[in-house]
Amino acid sequence: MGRVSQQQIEPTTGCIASAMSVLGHKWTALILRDLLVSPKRFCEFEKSIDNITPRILSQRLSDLEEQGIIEVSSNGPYALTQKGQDLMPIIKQMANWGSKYPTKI
Amino acid sequence: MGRVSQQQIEPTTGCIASAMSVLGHKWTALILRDLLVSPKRFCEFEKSIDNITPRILSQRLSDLEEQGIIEVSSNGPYALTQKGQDLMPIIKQMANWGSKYPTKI
DNA sequence: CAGTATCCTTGTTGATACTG
DNA sequence: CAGTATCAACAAGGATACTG
Repeated sequence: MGRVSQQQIEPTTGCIASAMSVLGHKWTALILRDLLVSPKRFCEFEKSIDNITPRILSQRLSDLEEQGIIEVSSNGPYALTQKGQDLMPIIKQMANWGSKYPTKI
Repeated sequence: MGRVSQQQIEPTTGCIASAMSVLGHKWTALILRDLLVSPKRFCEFEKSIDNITPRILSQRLSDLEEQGIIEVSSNGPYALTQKGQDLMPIIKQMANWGSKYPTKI
């Protein structure tokens, strides 16, 4: 049932859901954007991401670590794993689309 | 301040936020996936997207129409606009990543 | 510096029933 | 078929204060 092309886009419903479970939080894309440049410490995120509260930042960082997107040395900075780096094409496409169709506020 | 490459990825913070304001809802990616195949009617979504309630479906459809992602003829089916079709690369990248790193449930 | 603890507000979703 | 109305439940986010 259903067209084949649909299967090609989303073989199992979970694929997109999987990406969304990582990217579907308010500040995650911004955190990842920072990490694509270089590893960062807690206070560096606080400086570069305006208006994020320590509670939320901590929450996002924990989630991302649990999901294997980032890793942190004993008390070192946070860095992307390979899995995290592989998110880059998505982020770039989103930035692409977003700059073509900015939300007018 | 900051590295140049960061600017290249996300020139203005709003770019990614813009994409997320469209894709950041639970069922949106699935609705769009269906529309990438061909225009669909309300009941067709209800059949192909398991467990979505009419209220949520209606809400998503309205949002997407307001955002100019989809359009609907007088009482015809819903179809993607150009703006909506331009989301395809994002969806494909998400599906890509998601199939490489499926969420184990 | 690097977070954690509380508490509160809101957005989003879900269930169910109903209408033109 | 194509939705809307109502209400309840929950998750996410925000504000603020505090600690090792």
